[in-house]
Amino acid sequence: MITNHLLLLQKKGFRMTQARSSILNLLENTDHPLTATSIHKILKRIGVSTNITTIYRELEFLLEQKIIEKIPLFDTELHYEISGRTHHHHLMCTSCGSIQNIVLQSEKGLLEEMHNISTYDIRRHSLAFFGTCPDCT
Amino acid sequence: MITNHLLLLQKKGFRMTQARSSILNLLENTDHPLTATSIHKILKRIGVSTNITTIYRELEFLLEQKIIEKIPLFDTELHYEISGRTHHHHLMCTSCGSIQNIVLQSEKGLLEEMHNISTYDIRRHSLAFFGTCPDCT
DNA sequence: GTCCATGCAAATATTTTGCAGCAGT
DNA sequence: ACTGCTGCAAAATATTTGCATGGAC
Repeated sequence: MITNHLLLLQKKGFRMTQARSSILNLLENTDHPLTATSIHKILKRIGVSTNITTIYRELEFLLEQKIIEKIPLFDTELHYEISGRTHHHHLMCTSCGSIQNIVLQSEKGLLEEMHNISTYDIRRHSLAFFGTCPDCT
Repeated sequence: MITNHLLLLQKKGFRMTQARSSILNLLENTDHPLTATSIHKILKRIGVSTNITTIYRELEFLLEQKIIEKIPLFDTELHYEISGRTHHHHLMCTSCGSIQNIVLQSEKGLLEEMHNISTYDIRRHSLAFFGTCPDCT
């Protein structure tokens, strides 16, 4: 499947390779953040043999291109997801490790307050909730 | 310096060692999260020779005892800080890597909304802002 | 003396880098 | 053919574990 992101990259002179398109395709069709390892495993399962090094390199490349974003959660491993989606946050089950995206309406006041009290040039924020999911209770 | 945390641990039958008291003391007197490596370096600088393994083990121990908390930021390394402080969040400079604690008044609505839309048993949340600090601008 | 805590070495996990060869354009 | 991309191996970094010794009580 050829996505807009892929076409954009191609227009910029980058190549459309199997690794790139399958990693991008996977991230685009997944509704929660993935780690390098999980991407590797999923691709292997669906028959795409890609070296883990390539995954790391591709993730770094996609980060540079601002096509994906890094999500820090409570593991050592970093998670990644497609950027430019509806602004959202994360909800992680501390028992099974599953992660869910959530959209909140009420964060406006928070951002305003933040801009009022800080002299930083704030570019982004991350918000995550942790608890136990219904299945693990 | 002998802190309340240390006395509490002692009461529970754990020992008051130099590594434990200096790590605890450092975390208690630092107003931003630290990594295992940074703790190691600071202790070395002030003349406390402690193996990095001990630091990791002590951090794990203090986590179990709920005396400290794990803070996930955008690095690979995990940060830690004393728990039970005034509820606060973090502001990180993406240029120099410095981290500042911040207290916000306006997050109540956010938490209410979260509890309304989710069936998870939510126990905690983390909120971090990223941008450029005045010194790095 | 007991048993928790520590150091050292080594294992494991995560991420990065060098280099030669492969492949998209 | 050009040059970006990939695989493999190895390095670098972060974290964990085994075991014998040391130290707090």
